Amino acid sequence: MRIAVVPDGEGGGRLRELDGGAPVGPARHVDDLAAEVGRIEGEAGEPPRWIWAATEDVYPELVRAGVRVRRCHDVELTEALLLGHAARHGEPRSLGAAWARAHDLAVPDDPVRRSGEGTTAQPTLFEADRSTLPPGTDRLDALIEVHRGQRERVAESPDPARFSLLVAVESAGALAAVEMSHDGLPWRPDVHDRILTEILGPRPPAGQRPRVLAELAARIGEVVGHEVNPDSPAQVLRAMAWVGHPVESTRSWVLERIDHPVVPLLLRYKELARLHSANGWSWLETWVEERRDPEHPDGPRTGRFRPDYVVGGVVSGRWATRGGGALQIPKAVRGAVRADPGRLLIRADAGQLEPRVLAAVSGDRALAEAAAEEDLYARLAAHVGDDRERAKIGMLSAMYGQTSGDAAPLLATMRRLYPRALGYVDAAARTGEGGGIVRSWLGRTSPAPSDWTATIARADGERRRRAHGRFTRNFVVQATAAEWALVLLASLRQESPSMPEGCGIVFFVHDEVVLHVPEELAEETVRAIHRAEALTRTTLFGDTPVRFPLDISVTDCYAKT
DNA sequence: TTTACATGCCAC
DNA sequence: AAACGTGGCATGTAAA
Repeated sequence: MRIAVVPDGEGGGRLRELDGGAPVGPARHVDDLAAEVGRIEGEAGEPPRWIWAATEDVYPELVRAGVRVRRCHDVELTEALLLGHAARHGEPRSLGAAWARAHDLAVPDDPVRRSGEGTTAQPTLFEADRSTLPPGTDRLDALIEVHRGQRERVAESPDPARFSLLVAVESAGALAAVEMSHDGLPWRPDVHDRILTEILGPRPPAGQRPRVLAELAARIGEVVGHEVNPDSPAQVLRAMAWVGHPVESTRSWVLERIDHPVVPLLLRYKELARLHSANGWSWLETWVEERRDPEHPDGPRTGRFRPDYVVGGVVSGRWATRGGGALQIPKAVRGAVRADPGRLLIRADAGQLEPRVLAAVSGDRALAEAAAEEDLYARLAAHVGDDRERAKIGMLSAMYGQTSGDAAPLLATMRRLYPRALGYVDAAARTGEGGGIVRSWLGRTSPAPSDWTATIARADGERRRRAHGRFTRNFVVQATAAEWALVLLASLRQESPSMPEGCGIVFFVHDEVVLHVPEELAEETVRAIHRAEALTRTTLFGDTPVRFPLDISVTDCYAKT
């Protein structure tokens, strides 16, 4: 059963049941939308699929009201997938835009969503109309009409089964994203502060350098012979020339090659300055919401970091985030991620995901045989007769399109041993070099290069052609890996035991998920993760011999994994 | 003063 | 080992 739903902006909303794409029965209005959705979700039998304009606009309010849904169809995300498939990347994707296109009307721009929207604690009462429909349009009718059109477009795609799976898991990902932002990653501000103080010295007044950074800057000045601002690449360039070691840039890997006493000081400064500016005290104040656990009022201060995920925000289908840098939490501060009292963190990450994906999609028997192992690279090394590290470099080179360095002979060996796998990425690269588009396993489509004829006619045309070839080469693997992760998230939502408020999947980054669970549910949750992995593999690739082993750890602290 | 771009490093 | 794929973001610098 599908149910189209449109919030009214006052806590209520209108609903209408659908059979396939067509409405059955009348539209009806309810005063308390969350209560009604919760009631229907509680009914026995096949769960409904909720049809709505945008999960990130509709679902946060439901979650805040304590309601979770199992399935949805996100019209906006689906529209983006369909537009991409039709080589129309970047066109507006909102419900209103899709409706306008269907009616040959002027297509409105997409609304801009600011950082933090949808994750803030303040109820927004189903945020006013974000669908950009013209005034006077019946939003429910428009939603139903656009949804029906999308179903038809999916059915007309080259592989409707795969594309509709893509639509379903993209939508499930949107549900998971809202839930993760709501529950938040448990983050101890006191521990974070202790980590910073140990490394940088005590918190300085705003705008000043922490003690350790100030000392390093002073010593750099002494060694060079005059004051240098290590934060200024231009000053560092001049300083290096002044001490007799001119460099083309101040990148750390360039400086590392220079034998001069100022270099270790500069490298140390860069490392610590990065920590201070990106994840220091001001980050902590901005992004970690302090809270007291009502059940443990005398316990340690706890907090929550709530990433604001942008589902499908990367062309490859990976997620992006708005604000807070959730996808780049440095290892140095992961010790601040601590389970609440009585709870545990379960981290599951997919090892060597991309070469395994390549083995599965290409159908290369030799690579699949290696990918049936726990350590794919070790088996690869045995195949190519080299050490594990170099075998790994060779594989990554094939997927990233690296040609320089000593990867070339290794690549030749791999072309011979894994002809279908290498052929798969090589073909994608050739398509890209010709300005073409490629698709992931489920049909996510790479954006076509704009003004290709003009681009390749330019002086650096050849360089750009090859760069686009590297992009499409990587796209077919990275985008399919992102699909694997989406299916895993969807499977995990389905398989996980029900959790108390604040628990569940709390963090996701490319090939890794973190769950925050009551101690007594940890074992059951680990079993659910294994079921989800198996389900993911068969859903995507059927009876492939390729395995996707998950490294699962159960701890009280993210840094211990 | 604001804006746009360049630089550099973090993550996967 | 070298600088190759996807991003976010802070900071410095120059242009507007």
